[in-house]
Amino acid sequence: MRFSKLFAPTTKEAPKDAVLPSHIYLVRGAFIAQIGSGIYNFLPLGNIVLQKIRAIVKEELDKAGCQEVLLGFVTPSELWRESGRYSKFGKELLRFRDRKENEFVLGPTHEEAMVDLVRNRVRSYKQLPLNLYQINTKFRDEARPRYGLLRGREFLMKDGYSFHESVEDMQREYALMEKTYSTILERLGLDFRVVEADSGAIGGSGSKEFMVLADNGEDDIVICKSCDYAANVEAAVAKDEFVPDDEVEMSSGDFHTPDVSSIEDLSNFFKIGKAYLVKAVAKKAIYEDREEIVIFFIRGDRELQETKAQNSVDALELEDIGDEELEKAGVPVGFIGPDIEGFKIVVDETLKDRDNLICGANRKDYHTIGYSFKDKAFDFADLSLVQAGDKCAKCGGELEIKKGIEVGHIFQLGTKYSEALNATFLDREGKAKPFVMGTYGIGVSRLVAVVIEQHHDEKGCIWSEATAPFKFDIIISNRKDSEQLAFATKLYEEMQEAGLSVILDDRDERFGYKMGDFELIGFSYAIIVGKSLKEGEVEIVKRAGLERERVPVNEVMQKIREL
RNA sequence: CGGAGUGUAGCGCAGCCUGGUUAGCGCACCUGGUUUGGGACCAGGGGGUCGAAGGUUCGAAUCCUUUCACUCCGACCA
Repeated sequence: MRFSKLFAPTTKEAPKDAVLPSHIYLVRGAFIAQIGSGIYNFLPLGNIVLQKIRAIVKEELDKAGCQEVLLGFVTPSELWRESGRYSKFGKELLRFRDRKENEFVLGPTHEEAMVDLVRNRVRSYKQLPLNLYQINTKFRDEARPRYGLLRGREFLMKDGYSFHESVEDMQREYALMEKTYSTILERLGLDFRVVEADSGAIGGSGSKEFMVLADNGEDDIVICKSCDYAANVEAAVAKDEFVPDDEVEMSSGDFHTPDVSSIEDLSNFFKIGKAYLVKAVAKKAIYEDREEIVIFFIRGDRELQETKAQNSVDALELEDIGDEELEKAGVPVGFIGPDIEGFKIVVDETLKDRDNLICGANRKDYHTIGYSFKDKAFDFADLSLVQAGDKCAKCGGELEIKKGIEVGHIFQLGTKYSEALNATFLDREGKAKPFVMGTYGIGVSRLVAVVIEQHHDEKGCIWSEATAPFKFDIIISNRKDSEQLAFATKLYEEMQEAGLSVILDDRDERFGYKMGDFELIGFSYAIIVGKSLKEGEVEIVKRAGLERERVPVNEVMQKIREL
């Protein structure tokens, strides 16, 4: 490729609203261009990178025995009604009608479509297992697209679905996919963790996320410093080392505590550790057909983890409620205790069987001391947010919290969709059984941004070997210098013939301009053909680190082959 | 979805409050010349239905109404 012919309108200025390095450099470097909210065009450079990543994903999946298919981006709504997700998926699902008033959706994920493809075509256990995937455009009408390619509405995703005759076989495939995904991310040069995850809207019995570590990540992940335990904070558990002190003795009864309602104040007021206090958090739980106030109780030294709380009451969503609304509903704000009546209650596990506690007395300005959970029949569940410094449940080591970007998610799906869509096969006994399924996703276009999020400097992109749009960038310092032009052109042709990935910057621009583009776009190496040519040398610059090395012209080809 | 903003040349912005000939600046672009190892300089030039629709007015980028788009904070989210 000659740079003079490449459609790569790089810019010196960043888009005004871009804050993340990946967003800024991908736009400035002419990889992508926004066309609508959360919708991006890929320019030649961006498309080269995207296709390279796509190819790696495909290669590893094919190696693992998966088969690529391509499903319609537009899906009849009928299928979504059948699975019950038409109403549940919410506004993220973009719906529309055709000229005949038939309803369609733009596929945000393709469980329904894939099950439909397989049902009635795979009839016997002899045809199993089967793992089908596609790398296709997805559309999710996100409430708030942002961060460039990291959270778009339209994006390229690899989604795979496997079909099995048993849970055991599905779990075998699940493990294989974990390994395959790890290989893909390793090939892309990413620092990532496989973490235990919440299964969210997709459902199923177990799932793991692939998190690329990045300071700008939107997810909090819990990582053990001593063993391999890692989990999304939504699913993380910690070992609770708190042991109540036998010395603590409380009389029982209500105590007048005017204007003392926060945990901080209570702890000071009673001169006692927060772990002896019971914290109440009220939320509004939203269900498909109703909403209700739920009160969660956790130990005073812990925070409520909202996803866990939501799962504990099986709600679609949890919303915050204002004090005013709570009071209207009869909740004694600031003085709520577990014995409150008329509301759904869930209590954190760490409070089970505890006594000598202080909690709200369910009337204004009073707290109950000496409260005991012993022999009480509450719904207990893990509701606690794991925090940095907590101890690992697996090995007792110290846990830390890091930021991550989710690039993949694998699910042990079970029969959720095969049952809903009545997709069955005949087992060894000739009985019809629903397929046991797994589902696996990788955000391909998101990976483009993630690579940069993890690999950049103050000048621009630093693509990994596997993702660089071109490996070598031959820079002609001054193309009016006929020697430079001739040598660079000859080198370019030689390298092309040798099958190397090379671009020749033959533009009539100044040296600084071309170097700037090299650094911004992030080719792996620049080969500068300039002043030093008179001394029989060229300069090779490695993008990562920007180290320079002078190489005699007759050794250039050999040197390049070694890189 | 709640809150807050912004739409003027390809990009970044000024002008609007206080209406008045021809709508301006920087970058980018075109032509010519000089330059050529860190995003050059000089001279000349092209490019706008001022987001859209309606209204007020002798006169609207500017005031009013409606609408669309985009962005930010939050809620939410492979």
